[in-house]
Amino acid sequence: MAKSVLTPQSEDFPRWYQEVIQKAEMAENGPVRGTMIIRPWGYAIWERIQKELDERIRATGHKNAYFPLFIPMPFLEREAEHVEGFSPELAVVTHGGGSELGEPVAVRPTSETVIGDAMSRWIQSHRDLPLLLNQWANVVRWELRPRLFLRTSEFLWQEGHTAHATWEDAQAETLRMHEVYADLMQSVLAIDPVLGRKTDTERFAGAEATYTLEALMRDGKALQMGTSHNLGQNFARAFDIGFSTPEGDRELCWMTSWGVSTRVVGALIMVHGDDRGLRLPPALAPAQVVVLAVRDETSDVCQRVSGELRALGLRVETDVDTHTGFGRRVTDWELKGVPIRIEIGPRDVEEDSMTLVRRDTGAKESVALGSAASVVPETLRTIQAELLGQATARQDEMTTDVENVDEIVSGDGNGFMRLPWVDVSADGERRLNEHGLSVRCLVAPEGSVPTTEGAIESSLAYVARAY
RNA sequence: CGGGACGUGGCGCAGUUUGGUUAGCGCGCAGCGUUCGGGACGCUGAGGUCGCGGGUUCAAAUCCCGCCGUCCCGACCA
Repeated sequence: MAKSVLTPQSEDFPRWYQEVIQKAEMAENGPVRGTMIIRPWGYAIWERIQKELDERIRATGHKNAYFPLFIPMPFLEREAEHVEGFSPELAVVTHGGGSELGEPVAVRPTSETVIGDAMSRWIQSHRDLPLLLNQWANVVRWELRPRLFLRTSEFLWQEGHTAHATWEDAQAETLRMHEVYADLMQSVLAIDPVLGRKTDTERFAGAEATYTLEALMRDGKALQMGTSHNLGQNFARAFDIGFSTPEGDRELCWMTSWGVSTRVVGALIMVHGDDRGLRLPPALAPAQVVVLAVRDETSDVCQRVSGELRALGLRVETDVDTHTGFGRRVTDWELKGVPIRIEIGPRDVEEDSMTLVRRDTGAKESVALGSAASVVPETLRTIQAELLGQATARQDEMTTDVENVDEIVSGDGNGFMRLPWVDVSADGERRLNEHGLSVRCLVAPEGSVPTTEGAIESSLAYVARAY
């Protein structure tokens, strides 16, 4: 057994996290504090997420567009709660073209305001509704304590913005996208987050209701993986986004917004990663299989097997860099989390076989050279399913029911602690915050998302330490 | 902004307390050879304004002053 490449998770989880990002060549710090250089391997993972999510966003009838990075300050100020929520982390440009600007402009922390301004012109009639837009963009929220992927001053995301004729339509949209996110997490990222509603203290600045997806990382801390907001008429009022009804009355639109960011890459690392590195779900992995030549003389066979697998539509890397030691290459691919490694050496070729190794379990088996096309896809499906199964089981194990806030505050603060929301309330929430804990979300007793006052009253609070 | 450190080849560090040869070490990098089924090894080699500016001194990475920058800990967020 070779000595471990990474600091074990059990020894120092934050250090493990940093090391795995560095050694898997995913990302590094940019020259300005809080910025991130996303390296090809990390970016390829993000692009996979983008592709999967973009397809789902289009499939639900949304169109992509692009709005400016710079936002006039007065825009942000129009919605009182919105500006208050974002002003501490706002980056403001004061100079341009060599001189001080008369009107400073903000670098977007999110785009509700610019998009709202445009929508107010684009929407005139009920026939213009619903208006379903999405944009892929970078945003800036100045961070004092940055962490790669989890919290950076600039990050990449997708933000959806929609306008509807009724509250019911907006609510349906909010919940629909919440579900789209859940599907992405489960079927692609192999993570099964808790779907719930944010308390008023954690609600998005300017929203009427915020719905969230919260997952537990391996160290027992929670991470918000996505949010979907019902904005009510708050922004419609601030930006005068109205429409004429069929009856000829003028009414304000009901709006939503929803987003998923590069932060989910952090979740992926911390949910599935182990002491050997990343473990990527096949649906997401930029390379699902790496075919590795043990010796130079087996390179041709490797190329052939890779070709067969690519013909099936699989993403395949071929590693015939025999100049580098075998062990070294094995370790590197494990760090990068490629789900299946196929090793082909002289011994395999002699027996007309190859060695197939699963990254998730480490299990090795010798299979016939000709069977790649049948064995590999099957194994990829198995890995995808088992990663989700493991992650879900671990999260369940780390979720405990508790009696009251005292019990939480006196405990070790690990995992989700669940109790009736009425037993927490605003006062209990403050106490939790003082102890570095927070109510991550509220879930209705039957497991659904609470949408009414009554459902909130009877809901369960999920409490955890959070990233 | 308050508290604690740190700045020396690409990266990680030693050397600074007590000034004194040619500023070392590990990793990485280049060449050659032997290796190759779980981070290989040997030999050879390249690579340094010791954060910046000033001062003290025969002599400064080392002492003094100033500046700059970075990291860690305390009030927000996807």
